[in-house]
Amino acid sequence: MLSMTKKTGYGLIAMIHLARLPEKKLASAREISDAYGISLSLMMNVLKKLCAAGYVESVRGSRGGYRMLRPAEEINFVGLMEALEGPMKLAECITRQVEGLGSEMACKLISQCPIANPIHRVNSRIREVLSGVTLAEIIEDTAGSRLQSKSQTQKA
Amino acid sequence: MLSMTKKTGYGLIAMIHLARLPEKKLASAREISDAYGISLSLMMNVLKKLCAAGYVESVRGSRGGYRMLRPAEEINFVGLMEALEGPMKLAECITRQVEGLGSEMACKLISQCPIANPIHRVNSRIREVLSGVTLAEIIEDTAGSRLQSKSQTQKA
DNA sequence: TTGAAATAGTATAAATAAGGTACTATATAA
DNA sequence: TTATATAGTACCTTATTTATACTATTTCAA
Repeated sequence: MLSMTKKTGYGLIAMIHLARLPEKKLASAREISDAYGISLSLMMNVLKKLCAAGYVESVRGSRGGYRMLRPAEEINFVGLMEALEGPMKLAECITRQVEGLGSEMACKLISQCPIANPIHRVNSRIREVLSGVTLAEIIEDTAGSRLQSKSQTQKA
Repeated sequence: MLSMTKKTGYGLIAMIHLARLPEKKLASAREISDAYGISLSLMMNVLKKLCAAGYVESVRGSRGGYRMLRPAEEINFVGLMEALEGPMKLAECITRQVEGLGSEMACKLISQCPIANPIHRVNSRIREVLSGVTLAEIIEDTAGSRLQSKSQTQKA
């Protein structure tokens, strides 16, 4: 309840890793998964989604991998999370509030449900908070502002 | 993901219903479940938890039911939610931050996990928001500040 | 004193979501 | 042409959520 899935956690780790790379440099799914002890398949799935959502760019083939497409300042928590888990909603009755434009909703119970309005408001407030948290801030906030990965030595 | 369970929804509805009753008046689980078309067993389970958590008081036996124990102004969203669903945590690595006293955590991966700190901060911010939402506010915000229940007519 | 209505406590089943793995296809560098 | 890498899915397992059921106890009232 009210928790993010591990996918988002893996996605954050991947994004942090990529954001720290020198400009234009690639990191492969294996590299990242090895560095933090995350299953390769999982990390691959996450990176595929991040790519599809336009957060990263992929280069296929040997020596391929992923690189960031946007600056960390322009990436926020809720966007990343939604790219990996689908639209965030506090309850079923909230669907199309993604644009933050107010009171659009698609709850079948709208005329009966006594808590639709308040739930909607709370949802908006949470979105506000999460959209204010940028990847850049998150990186600032990681221990020592430097990642301590299992093996910083990459085989390449 | 990042959503509350239906239990919380039912709990909110029950609390709103009870809060609207005249002082000292009781409402039974059946009354409430009938009024909003919620399964009786479910509503009973929710009310049992609310009672155990000290939000409401129960009177057993025929003509029994539940009544509020605290004013709606002193009840907040996150407290209610946690009474019904257990401690709120954005990720596994967050456990004892309930008191809002900062950086206590019990993550086994604390020395390795690169996102423990930022996740912790985001969790705190969400808690702040949710603890600022009172039941009184929620009631204010329900359509027309008056509940439109299926049957306002109670058989008692 | 008996029966109906209510809560208390717990157990369990069913449905849904999350977490994780595997497979086939395609691209690229050496 | 082979090894390495991503692309796209499909699938299985586990955990959580949702819902129901059962037994016991309490209380009012006929």
